[in-house]
This record gives sequence, C-alpha cells and structure tokens, in this order.
Amino acid sequence: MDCVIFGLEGDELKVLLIQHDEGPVEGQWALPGDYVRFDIDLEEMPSIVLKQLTGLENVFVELFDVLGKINRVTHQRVITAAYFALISTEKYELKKGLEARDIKWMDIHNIPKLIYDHNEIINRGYEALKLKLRREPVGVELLPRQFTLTQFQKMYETILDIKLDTRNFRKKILKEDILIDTNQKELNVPYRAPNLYTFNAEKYDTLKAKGYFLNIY
Amino acid sequence: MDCVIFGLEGDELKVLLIQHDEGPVEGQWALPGDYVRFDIDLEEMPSIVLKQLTGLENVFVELFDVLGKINRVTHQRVITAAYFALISTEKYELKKGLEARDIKWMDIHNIPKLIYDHNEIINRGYEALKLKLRREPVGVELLPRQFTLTQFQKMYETILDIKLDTRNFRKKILKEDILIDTNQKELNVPYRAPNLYTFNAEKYDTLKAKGYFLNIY
DNA sequence: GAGCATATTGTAAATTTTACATAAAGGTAT
DNA sequence: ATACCTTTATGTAAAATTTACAATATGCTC
Repeated sequence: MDCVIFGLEGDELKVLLIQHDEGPVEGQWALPGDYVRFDIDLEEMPSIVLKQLTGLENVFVELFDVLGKINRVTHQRVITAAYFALISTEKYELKKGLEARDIKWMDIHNIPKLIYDHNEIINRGYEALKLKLRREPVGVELLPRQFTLTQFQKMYETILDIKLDTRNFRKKILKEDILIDTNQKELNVPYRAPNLYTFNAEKYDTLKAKGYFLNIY
Repeated sequence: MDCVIFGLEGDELKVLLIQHDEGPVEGQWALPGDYVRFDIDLEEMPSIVLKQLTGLENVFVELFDVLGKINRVTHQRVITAAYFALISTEKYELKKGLEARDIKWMDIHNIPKLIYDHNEIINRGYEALKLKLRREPVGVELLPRQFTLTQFQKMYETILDIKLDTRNFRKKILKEDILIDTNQKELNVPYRAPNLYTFNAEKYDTLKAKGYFLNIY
C-alpha cells in the first residue's frame, strides 16, 4: 500500500516523501506506505500510515490505482494499492518513524528519482487528483479550516496549473453557496484584510447526493 | 481479480455471472475472476479472463476498486482488484470454461445473492460506470460498431436511468462531431430506416487529450 | 394508398459563461 | 494625517449554451 500525500505550501503543491534508513533501499527516497498486515483491512491502511506519519486523523484519502507488474519491485512480486491523501498544512507534525532516515515535502514538479515505480505512482496520483478537482472541490482539504477566496482560487490555479478570472471565479463559487462567510477577517496582513470562509460540507454533500458537480475548467 | 462485465440487451443493462461447479462455493453464482498468477502482470488479468470467457480481445476494461477487508472471503485473506469491462452484444460467444457449471447475463437491477462481497462489488462497479459515463461516452463500447442515434441515446437512458430530450440530445451529440455518419441505413426495419453512425475514436481522443468532456446530465 | 411506427428536425427563452477595469480597504512610510 | 502601496472586492454587457417544446418525414405493412 503506497500513499501519495499532497500538501500546499505557498504556491506549490507538495508530496510527502521519506528516505529509507535500512534494508535494500537504504538511503533512497520513496512514498510512505507499508505492507498490508494480515490482521488489518486494506482500507484501514492509509489512515494508519497517515496517523503514524503526521499525527492526523480523518484525513481525506482515496484509492486511485493498483499496480501489479511482476517486476515492479526487484526482489519479489509485490502488488500495491495506491491512495492519495490531502492534508492541511495547518496542523500536522511530521514524525519520522523508525525506518525513516528523513522525511520531506517535495514540489510535485521537482521529485527526485524514487525507488521502484514510485515516480510513476506519483504521476498517476497527480492526474487522479486533477481529474477529481475539476469536478469536486476536494482541494479544500489542503487549506486551513478558515480560508480566503484568494487562497481558494490559488489552490485551483496551483494544482490545475491554470489561471482563473477572479471576478468570474468568485461569482461562481459564491453563487453555489458552498462556502460559509465567517464574517471574520484575516489578521496581521499589511494590506486590506481579506474575509475568511469555511467550507459548507453539509450543503455540499446534499448537492453532491443530488448529482451536483462543481466543474472548474 | 474480479471483473464486472457489462452488456446491453434490449433495454436492459446486464452483468455476466458464472455459477461455480466445484470447490467450497459449488452451485453459487459469482463474478468472473481469478487469482493473480505470479508470472502474470495484474494489469493483464482482466484481458485473460475476458478472452477465456467471451473470446473477445481489446475489450474496454478499467479498474474501479480494491477490496481488502480481512474477512471478505471466509476461508482465507484475499484482496481483490475489481475491474469493469464493457462489451458489445454484437459478437461475443460465451465459453463456459471448466470450473463453471453455468454462465448467464443478469439484469443489473435483478442480481441474485452472490458469493462473498460480489454483490457489493457489482454495485460499486455500476456506480463507477455511471460516474464515468456522465463525463465520457464510454457507453459506445456496449453498442455494435455501427449504431443509430436512438440506440446511442437509449444506452445513456438505460445505464443512467434518466430520460433525455431527443432533439436536444441529437443536437448536442452531432455538434460535438464525435460520431461519423456512415450514410447507411439500418436494414430490415418495419418503419423509417434510421441512419447508422460509428464512433469517431481518433477525434474523441484528440478532444480528450485537450481536456474535453462530454457531460451528460 | 391509407395507416402505423419511428426518425428527424428548429426556434425562442432562459441560463450560464465569458471578457473586462475600477474602487475600496487597511496597513506603511513620511 | 496624508500619500502610497498592496491586495480585496465587485458589475455589466455580449456570447455561448442549455432548455423546453411538437410537427413533419420516411419507409414499411396491410
């Protein structure tokens, strides 16, 4: 089970990678992941890895691929389920773990050579994220609980690598009514303080259940 | 590896199921599938199963889920990759195979109790198909090579369980220019003979590469 | 050639999307 | 306190798309 953990830092989309400290891949960088224990549901594995690595629970996680070429790993036949996770830069604390020498956020556009087919997994995970984000506002999972419309727009622009018209974007988002105006302003900014919003998850879930999509092109 | 094989028969979406003839699940109905052999890429398994079962090659196949609860299969821990396949009712010939007592197309809305979590797998496969079909015209894979606009529309209506306005639907499809008019008419019909079209796969692939989607609501 | 069943087509209104620029707010520097 | 700087916030008109809606055309059967 491998996990492509996405995070936003400034204007960059990052992926969390770990450097192995032992075994045949010592010193090499890789995706966080683990073998599926026989006493644990596969579906629970991502949460376990996430919790260990970041201390976070209830993280947005989704399966996007399964890779099972006979020689994708050198020493034996390994099939892996690939999940992507979206975490908010707000409040995680990285925990290196015993087998990791180092752990690092790396820019999605500047990933070093990883073990096995992990570069390919990241590419596919990124494509899966982009595909999903164009239909559903899952990117809020990458933002703090309260965020500005500018942050929200930048999130789309960063991930999808597009430019959006601010006026039209705001019109569209506010009309959909899936954001809640907190009536609070961001503090300590050296210019006009922007308004803060939270994501209206209940409203969005209701709409989604009715077949609604928030398409961004 | 399990495979939800979809086919259209008349106005019904069907799933291909097999009845086991031996082992602990003798007599019970199940999804076609197989254990992943150690000398074969997981990704090739669906094609192998499809070929054995229907004689068809180059079938549309896509991964939609992985199920790995520790007790999903009674006798041992089995993780399965679930694929769905779309086959044209035109030209397959079912081959029972040695381990199958019977093989049958069953209406998606009337599936009997299957082994393990196979009913759940079918439900998820159906949801994945609907989700995909609302964005991409993958349903052509279920039609004969040449098909009428009425067939094309009915395909959407059957799978998505919706009614579409014929005039608007045709306008939209023809404008998109992803169908090729063969200038042939269907033969042996006791009424006005409808025009036949083929799917313009090259054109569609080009559009898709540019980020185009054919949304149907 | 009358009748029947399905195929085929257009138009106007409503909605959505697009393109585009200026004013407002709040802090900083003098 | 005022001018300045940076970012936030907002409206309108044109174009494109979507929606609602029904009559005619075609080809076979009797």
